[in-house]
Amino acid sequence: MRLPKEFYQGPTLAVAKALLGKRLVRRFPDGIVSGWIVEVEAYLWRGDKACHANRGMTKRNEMMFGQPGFLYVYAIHAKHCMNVVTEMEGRGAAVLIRAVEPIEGFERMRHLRGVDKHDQLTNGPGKLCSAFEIDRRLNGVDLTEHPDLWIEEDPNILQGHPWKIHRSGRIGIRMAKEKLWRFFIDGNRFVSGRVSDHRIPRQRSLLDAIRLD
DNA sequence: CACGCGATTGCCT
DNA sequence: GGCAATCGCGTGC
Repeated sequence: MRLPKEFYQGPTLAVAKALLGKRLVRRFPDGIVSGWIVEVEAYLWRGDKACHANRGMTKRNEMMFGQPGFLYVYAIHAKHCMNVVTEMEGRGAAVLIRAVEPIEGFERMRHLRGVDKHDQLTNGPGKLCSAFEIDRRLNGVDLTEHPDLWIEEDPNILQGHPWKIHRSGRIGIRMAKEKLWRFFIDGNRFVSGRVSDHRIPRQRSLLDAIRLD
């Protein structure tokens, strides 16, 4: 149940929150890697000094101005970050995927990341791109059509949200730190950031939440 | 064409 | 909590 283009056409803040609990899927010739999205940040097309699109189109950010549901991948500090374009073509708004909870493909993730600790596989924007082998080659692909990369509704999670969404300032930026446009599943083990940034300990997983249902 | 930095990560104290 | 590594891109000369 891949998310359709209409899903991404909503207001960026609403799309950001709605992406929590959705399933990011990457297909390889010999297997699948997937994970539930547990942390995102919204970057708005107007009034957002931290948004890459804020100063107009450049070679780096041109995909941000593409159609909703397209992927915007860029490199920062020699690592990759993945965003999904929102709203409408020409605007330059997107949601950064900051963390996922691994579902399938643990062994491949460990190999691609070069680490063994399960909690460290996908708890950050650069880490999850490594674990899913997402790099600039995928910049500009259509997540609503691409055969090997998409975001889908998880039927196990569809009935109500068995978790609490928390919001905070965005991480790692200089500009517009006061905007509370980071959203994450409260207490999830795979959310990024330092212990002191969190209201409650990160010890739960979505797997637990689903079992409770 | 040189320079500086960042929506990061991992190692150090 | 601090800080260095790392590199593609934006900016300005």
